[in-house]
Amino acid sequence: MTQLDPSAEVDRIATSAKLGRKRDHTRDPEILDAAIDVLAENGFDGMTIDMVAARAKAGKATIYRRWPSKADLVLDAVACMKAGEIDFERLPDTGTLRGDLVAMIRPRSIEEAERKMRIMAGLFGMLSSSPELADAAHAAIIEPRAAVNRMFLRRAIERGEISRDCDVEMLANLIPAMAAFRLLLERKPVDAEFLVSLIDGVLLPAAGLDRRPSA
Amino acid sequence: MTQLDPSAEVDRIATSAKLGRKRDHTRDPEILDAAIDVLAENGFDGMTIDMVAARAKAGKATIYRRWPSKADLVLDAVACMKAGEIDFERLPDTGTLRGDLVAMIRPRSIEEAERKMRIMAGLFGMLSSSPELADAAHAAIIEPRAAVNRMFLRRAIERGEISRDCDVEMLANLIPAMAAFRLLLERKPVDAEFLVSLIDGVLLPAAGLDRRPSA
DNA sequence: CATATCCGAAACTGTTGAGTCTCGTATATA
DNA sequence: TATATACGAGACTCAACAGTTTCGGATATG
Repeated sequence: MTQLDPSAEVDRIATSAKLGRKRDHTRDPEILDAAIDVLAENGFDGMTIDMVAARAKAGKATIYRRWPSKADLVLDAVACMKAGEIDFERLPDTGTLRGDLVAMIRPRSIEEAERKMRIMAGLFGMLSSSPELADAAHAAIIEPRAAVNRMFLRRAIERGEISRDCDVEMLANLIPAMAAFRLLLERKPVDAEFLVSLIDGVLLPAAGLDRRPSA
Repeated sequence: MTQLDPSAEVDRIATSAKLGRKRDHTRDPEILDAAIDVLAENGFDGMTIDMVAARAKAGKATIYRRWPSKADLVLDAVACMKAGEIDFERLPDTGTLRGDLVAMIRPRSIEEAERKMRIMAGLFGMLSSSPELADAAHAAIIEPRAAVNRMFLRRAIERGEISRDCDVEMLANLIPAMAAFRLLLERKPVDAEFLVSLIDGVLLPAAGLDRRPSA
């Protein structure tokens, strides 16, 4: 790309081809993490490359050596956002749908969900203009949550706990959708009380299970 | 953008042919409408005052004579957003909760909801930094939709159709939340089929009504 | 030490857009 | 006609930020 001096350019190409020197790029993870942090705090438009560089204690040039533009950096950061990925091996398996769902209500997972929602909110402006980013965001942020619920529901169907006719896709999205709505649009906290009300008052009845006896 | 040329085309007379436009003392409504349009299409950060001025066929100075800043303009535009306000006199009253809810599914109201969601999406970046704007957006965009559902639910309770114990607040937000999630995060269309599935498969069962016999 | 690459810091360029200002014109009122 | 005002058009200033370039220091290798 950058040509400072013809002879130097030729020299660089020759050496790099001969030695095949390792492309370090060892700072990538720190930079991507910093990008996600800044994005979550400021949104796409409010985020600057200088902020990312400062947070990662990296030089701006280092970032531009690796990613051609801010948009590419954000796309990569979202796509690589494996931090807090769900470990399917350690998911609860309590024997009842309600047990599984309630077991997922932990400060840790709530916090994680809040963070992801904030990242998503920061991306809203870009989603319409960048389908690539929209897909990456969906895969990294929305899909993992729904997948867990889907698994719980399928398991409940297999064991005959709930009806085979119930709309698994709809129900798998129910908790994420209501949580996102409450957090982003209503700006109210998504706490255990809310989630239990949602599970007992909406999800389980819709899955064909009666309200719990207490009522 | 603008070329600095001493002997520029200052002497353009093209505009002099314009017809005598009636000068209302206030161009406020046109400007506010234009602001909402531009906001819905570009989001807060993507919207420029020049765009608003062009759309309203107004001068930039006219806008700044009325509102001290872009943020004030947007806040006012959202707060004054009465366009498409729900007419409570003409709401359906079919005698059943399902009838009322299904009667609300019309191209007109879906279109209106999509528009509001797009405006909301454009505001996301600002919501965290401006509580005033967040309140205005909530009151103008979210609350009216929920209020209608709340009324339907209360009416159904009064006539003994559904249980008095059901969570009216939660259920009133169910359709808006699922629609917003589907539209903004999943980027899928919110059509009649989706809404009917949601009503029959989730809302009515959660309200204590059985699934419809068809199954 | 010699050589080569990578990196952080920071100066720099170019563009964009918020907010200001001026001016010519249309309208209203007297 | 004279005067005052509101407006559209658009030039202007200024700051922020994307992206580029330079440079000096660190590190690695022989």
